Amino acid sequence: MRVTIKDIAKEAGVSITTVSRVINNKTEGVGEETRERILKIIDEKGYTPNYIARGLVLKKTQVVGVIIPDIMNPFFPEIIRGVEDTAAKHGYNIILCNTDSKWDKEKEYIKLLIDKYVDGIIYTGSMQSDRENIEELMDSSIPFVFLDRFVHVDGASYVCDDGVAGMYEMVSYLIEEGHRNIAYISGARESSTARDRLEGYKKALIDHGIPFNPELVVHGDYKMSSGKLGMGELLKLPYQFTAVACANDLMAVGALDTLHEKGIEVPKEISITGYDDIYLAGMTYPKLTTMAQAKYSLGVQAMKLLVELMDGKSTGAEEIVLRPRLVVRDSVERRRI
Amino acid sequence: MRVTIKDIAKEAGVSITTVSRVINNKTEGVGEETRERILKIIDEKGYTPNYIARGLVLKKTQVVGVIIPDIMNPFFPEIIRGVEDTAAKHGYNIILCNTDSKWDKEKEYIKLLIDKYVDGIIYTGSMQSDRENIEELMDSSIPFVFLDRFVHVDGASYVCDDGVAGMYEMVSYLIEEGHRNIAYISGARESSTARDRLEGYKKALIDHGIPFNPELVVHGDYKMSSGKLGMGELLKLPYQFTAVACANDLMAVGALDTLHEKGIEVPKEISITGYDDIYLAGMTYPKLTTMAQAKYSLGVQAMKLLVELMDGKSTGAEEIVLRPRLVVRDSVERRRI
DNA sequence: CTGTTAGCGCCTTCAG
DNA sequence: CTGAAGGCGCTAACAG
Repeated sequence: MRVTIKDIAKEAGVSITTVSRVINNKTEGVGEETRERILKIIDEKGYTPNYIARGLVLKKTQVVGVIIPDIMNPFFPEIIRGVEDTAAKHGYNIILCNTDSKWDKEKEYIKLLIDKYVDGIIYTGSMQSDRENIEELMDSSIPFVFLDRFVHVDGASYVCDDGVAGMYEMVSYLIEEGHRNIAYISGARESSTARDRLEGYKKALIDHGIPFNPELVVHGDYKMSSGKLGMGELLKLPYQFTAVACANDLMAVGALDTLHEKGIEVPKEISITGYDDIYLAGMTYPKLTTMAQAKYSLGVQAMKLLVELMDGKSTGAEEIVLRPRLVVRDSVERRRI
Repeated sequence: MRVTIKDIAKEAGVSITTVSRVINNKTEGVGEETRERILKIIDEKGYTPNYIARGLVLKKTQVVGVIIPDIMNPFFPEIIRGVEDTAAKHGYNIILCNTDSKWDKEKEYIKLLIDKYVDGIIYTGSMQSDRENIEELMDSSIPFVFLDRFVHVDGASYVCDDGVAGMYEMVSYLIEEGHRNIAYISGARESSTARDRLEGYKKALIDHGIPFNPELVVHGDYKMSSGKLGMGELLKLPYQFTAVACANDLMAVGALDTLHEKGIEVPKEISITGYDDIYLAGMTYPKLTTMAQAKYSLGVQAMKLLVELMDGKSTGAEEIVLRPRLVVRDSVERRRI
């Protein structure tokens, strides 16, 4: 059987109240000698308080829920690591929930987490995470922060990547390297991040005096296979292009694959760029030039924000937007104009 | 405020015991009408039981702890997904803990998890996870299973990959493809999986009448950089070889990188093989021929075993060893003998 | 079929 | 400086 506060109290010949006081460092209310005696016994018996019992009265479990689409998506492990490290630093554990971006799974997990009395929730929802889920969260009065999703909900905090600025920088780089005809493989239309990046692409073009040709953009779904297909489509177009910007690395890898198959040399004939800088971007051939999202940092910031909310130090409605960083590797070749 | 069992009882004009009975589907002990009336009120008020309170009396939290080295290691996400899916299916949530294989971090997490009353633990420890940690686990009387670690502890269950058989198959394949001089990039000497795979390599050689030459094996640490370095070392050797078997995919990618740099063609001049089949294995150039560990399944099996233990349906000491599967892609070329 | 009573382990007034 | 008593929300004998 586990040692409880009662055992310690009996052993020390005091009441559990007194023991409770020393456990919780209530500076006043306990004599120095008593305190030390109790501390010694606690140490000897290896007593540590039971979080469940404590949680019941304090309504605090030191656990937060983290809801994401899928940990197998290479974009998430680093984020989760950032969250976990930060959580641990502040005395929290994380419960991981994979939803595959399914609305009903999200709903179920949110309920469960609330019932399990988590102290807070980090939520990377599906694109159309229905109002219902969000309202459930708001109603629960449990602090939460959106991660990697730009969501306008009154009083809700979020942290995400600046996709517009990021893709703008990427495409501008391509232009500076002498490219004029730049195709684009986008993410799904419903995805807010995909929309942002597409916007960055257009903007960069226009700002540099290059007309935007909608036919040069094809839509994928952020998966490798769609990049592969997308590249195939582009190749059939009656347009010339010297570079293809992809909305994420996975699709860029797919594009690379198609190019390898067709015997088209990268970057000699066509330059390719990615976005995210998942670790595999440095392992392809050629290595991918891409925009590095501050993934770990994204997780850290989200958790920090959540801690503030849980501590009541922030009242919500904070917005943190992280700028990605250009990583130049080998998939882009300079063109003479 | 959250609705509690008390609210429901009052509303229904019954005692909380009765409500508790219907919540827990105690078939007997409640009249049909009463039951329905209560059910209706529960539904209306949206009541769901508080797991913390329940946990306190039942000593059951429906949460399990999962301790791994690092979720950023591409080997783990799929495993974790298998664990989580299976856990969810059985009504459990998982608390994720990253230890970086640090002995003290593991220790801390184990303590914490015990204090938080998790119902079970899945443990992928460091190679030399000291006896102390394991004893702490055993003493706690919390069910646990080792994952991806072959550990001989009386009464402990584990599930892992058959590294000996796996690498044996890989190297045999190479031999069948006509290779006779096969170098090897191994994992760290302390790692049990690395030892197993190395053994499989030797055994395959010997069984096919090829002498084992220790100078043809270099030791890495499972990371890409060490594969890159290892390949460099091998190239300096005064020996000929037509193939290099790597103890995992990451190192194989590193080896590939060195070969690209030196302008040595793969698989034309040198064939390369990996192990694990992390998702990036299908994205390199050329695509890696490798042994696919049943990662998702590893997670599923571990969790299933844990559930059995928690349900008291198994008394421990189960051992599950999963066979990996050969995945032939493009990094090996047939040789004429 | 239903209610009463007693905790689970801990924290927190309120007395002494 | 310390202890007694009550309660967090729920389950589990034990009585009616």
